[in-house]
Amino acid sequence: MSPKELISRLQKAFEIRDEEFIALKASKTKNPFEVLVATVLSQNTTDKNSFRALNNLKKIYKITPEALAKADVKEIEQAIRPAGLYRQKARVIKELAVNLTNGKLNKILSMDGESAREVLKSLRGVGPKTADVVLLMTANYPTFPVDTHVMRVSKRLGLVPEDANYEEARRFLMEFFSPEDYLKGHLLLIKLGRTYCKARNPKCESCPLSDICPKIGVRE
DNA sequence: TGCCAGGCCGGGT
DNA sequence: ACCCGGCATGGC
Repeated sequence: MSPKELISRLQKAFEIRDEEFIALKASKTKNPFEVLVATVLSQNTTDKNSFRALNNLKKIYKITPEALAKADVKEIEQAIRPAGLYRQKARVIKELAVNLTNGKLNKILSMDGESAREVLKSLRGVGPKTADVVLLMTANYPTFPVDTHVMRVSKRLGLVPEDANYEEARRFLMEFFSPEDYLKGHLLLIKLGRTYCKARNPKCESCPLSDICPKIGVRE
């Protein structure tokens, strides 16, 4: 199945309009630091819990490097507890804030894509997935973040080899989809993973891609 | 009720 | 270059 067809089928199945993707990206682009903080909070955490944590944090501090650089780590910890891993994340957020004052993040994001990616990954608490989300959402660099859902779903669908690691999976997905579809592809695969293609008890019977999924045995 | 959630790090091989 | 334990709350 072609990448375009895959996307249009998923988009239809989940009833998402193009404008929603556009609006989402527009809403993120203007505040990269907030995207970074939100993405750190989302690490290995459900979106509900990470939103709670971010909202708690917003009640106490402006989500800017300047405000959080002066913040008390203990206060950050208490605010973001619902996200789990909260001591690590609080320390990471504080350190990111300290290191990214004076518009440093915007400077990083204005570099060429791969350089920006490497610099982001060199920051504590920022791995490939977080770097890719920030780049995809806030920079003009089409990359394909691979989270746990994307990895699982891509392997089951046969878009990515079973034994692929992060970088390999990213490569395969970047080759399969065209750059203007990375955002859609990323979000739609996550949606598919959360809704049908779950780690446990996947709902293959009602899955919109069951007819083309090798895992369910109906062949290509 | 144990397992998973939009990971990452540090240490060990 | 991989592999693994640790980190931690909340939901099903």
